[in-house]
Amino acid sequence: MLISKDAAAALEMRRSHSLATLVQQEIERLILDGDLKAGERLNENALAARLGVSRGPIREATRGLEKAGLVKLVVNRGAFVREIGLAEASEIYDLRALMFGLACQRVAARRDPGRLKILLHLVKRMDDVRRDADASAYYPLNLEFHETLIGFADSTRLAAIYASLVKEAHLFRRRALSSNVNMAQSNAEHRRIVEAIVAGRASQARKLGEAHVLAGKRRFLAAIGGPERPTT
Amino acid sequence: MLISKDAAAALEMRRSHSLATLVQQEIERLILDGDLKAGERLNENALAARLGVSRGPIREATRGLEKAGLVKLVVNRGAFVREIGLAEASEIYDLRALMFGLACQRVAARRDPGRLKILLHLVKRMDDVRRDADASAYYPLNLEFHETLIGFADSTRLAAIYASLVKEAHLFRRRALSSNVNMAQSNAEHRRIVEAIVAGRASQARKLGEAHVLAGKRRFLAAIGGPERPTT
DNA sequence: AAGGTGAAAACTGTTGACAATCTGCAGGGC
DNA sequence: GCCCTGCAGATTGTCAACAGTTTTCACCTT
Repeated sequence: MLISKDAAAALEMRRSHSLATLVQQEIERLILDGDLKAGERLNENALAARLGVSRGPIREATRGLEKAGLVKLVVNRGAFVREIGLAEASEIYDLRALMFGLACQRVAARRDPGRLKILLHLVKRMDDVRRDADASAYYPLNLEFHETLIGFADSTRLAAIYASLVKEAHLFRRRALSSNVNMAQSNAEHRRIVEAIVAGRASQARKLGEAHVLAGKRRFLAAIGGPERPTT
Repeated sequence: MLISKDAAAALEMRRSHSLATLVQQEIERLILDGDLKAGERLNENALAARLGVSRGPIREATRGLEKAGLVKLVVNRGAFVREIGLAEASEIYDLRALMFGLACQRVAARRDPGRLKILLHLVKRMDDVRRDADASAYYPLNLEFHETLIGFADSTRLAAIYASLVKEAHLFRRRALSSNVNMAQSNAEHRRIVEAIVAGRASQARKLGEAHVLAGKRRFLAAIGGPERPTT
């Protein structure tokens, strides 16, 4: 190896991510961590000083965040952190359900053996931590399962939209949604989805995938919205 | 009226659209009209000179176009007009079908009388021009019908994604797709969709809406792709 | 003649400064 | 006392210049 691994990583970082991209990721983190609260205005000068760059990259980053749905841009007034209400959160769940269902369908239509093995393995690992009632271990696995399946759909556009929706969903006022998932039921749904995929039943896989996300939506609404009627 | 209509329009233009937004629309037009060909690089200096602005707004505009999927950005090399292949075009149809289906479902679930009237009127107008075999009049009406229905779904995110997909689809190499639509069949599908909506049959409306776009996809593939097997 | 090398040109990334716009507040008119 | 007008501060929109990288091409080596 000609250069150290760290140096190579740093170079690769510089090669793929321009400064504006790094700034965007940082602001994204600030927003999702709650350091920048909903409705708050993003002061370009303050951010530039805080991140040690000029206002140019900050501006590019905020434009990117607008397209991602994290901030709202008002001409001559700047960028404001978006606040997502219950109705919008519900819509986002609906859209995510569509995307996930389509992904399941596409994966079932292709049925790549190596990929099926990976999905089965993920379900198995989730079953393991479920038996230990380890919710903190279940959450990242659950996330990985969904993202892996989306990736296996081999559609960059689908993956991009799905990622955008997931980010946007995190804007909802409270994100105490990871703790109270019913691991047993959730993973049972996972298993049925993967079984349908393995069997090549594409349209059933789609239905199950969609229903899985919509079930998550119902649990979410029940936990957060309280006395809310299902909108769909 | 205090000021002339033109002046009011100009002011409203300046109020809602910053220079970068106008530049983005102009570059968008250049791309979709084919003045900027697929794979071609966008020269910031040349565009700035051509549009009479500085490079700043050009850069912001290209970043916006990247998020819209019209160009691909490469660090230190610039922006390139994206070229869309058959597979991607097919994926975009699939996603559009999902969006349109969901929109139909939502409109059917709400059933606003005024809106239903507008949809029925559009179908009627399309039937009129269909009888005259006036394809050039049918195309914009067809577009208006779809956009109106999407708008009636009352989901900004859904509308945004749909608009983005439509724009992206226009990147496909040939867009001789407007001429050879089967107006009779297309509008028969429209009518069935609206009927399902009027009847409040939400899930049926969704199925019909989705099938309508997928039928368009099949016609498109048959006309363009030639001996292509259906991918889904 | 083919391939590699290095400098120059072209271009993008970034910065700091200037112009235009908005917000807040004080002062005057009704 | 309340509302409108106008100035001051702050902030965004735009621009032109500088720095770093990529590409091009002439030149040299083999």
